[in-house]
Amino acid sequence: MNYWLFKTEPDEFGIDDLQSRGRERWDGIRNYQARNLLRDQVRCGDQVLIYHSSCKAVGVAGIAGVVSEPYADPAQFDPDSKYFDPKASPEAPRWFALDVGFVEKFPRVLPLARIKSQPQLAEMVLIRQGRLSVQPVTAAEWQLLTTLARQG
DNA sequence: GCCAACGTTGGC
DNA sequence: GCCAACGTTGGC
Repeated sequence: MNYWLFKTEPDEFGIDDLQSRGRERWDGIRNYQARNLLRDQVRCGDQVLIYHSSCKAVGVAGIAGVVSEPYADPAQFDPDSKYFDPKASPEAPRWFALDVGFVEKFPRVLPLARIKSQPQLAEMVLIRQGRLSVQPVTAAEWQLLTTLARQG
């Protein structure tokens, strides 16, 4: 079982939306590095930190669980979708999605600034590399981060 | 809105 | 393959 961090803009879809819906497709990943992780390494049963970006309270908002294996993102085949990719075909999909289920909403969003200020978290991919919407989290990072977040 | 840090595109 | 131009992400 592996740990991940997925970024999302809560104005589009955030932890509250996931909580009310229970389960949702995580799609629209259009970055090759993120795609490769999603397709090759993320598996059903893995756990995911939900990170809110480009919003008022930037930080980790809660936890989701991966509840499907990765599959071809249907949006790439839909000409009406903003995620349509004319170079993709069902025989040769380029982009992948998976389903996530709600697990937990933290009492407060754990702010990015707080994460940066923790020496044990300063090596997170989140801090070291920007612009990656699917990224690995170590067990030690997961343990500390969730502990801090649950303290509010 | 600004801007830094990337990623992508396309001419050559 | 190089690299300039352009586009996107995302914190602040």
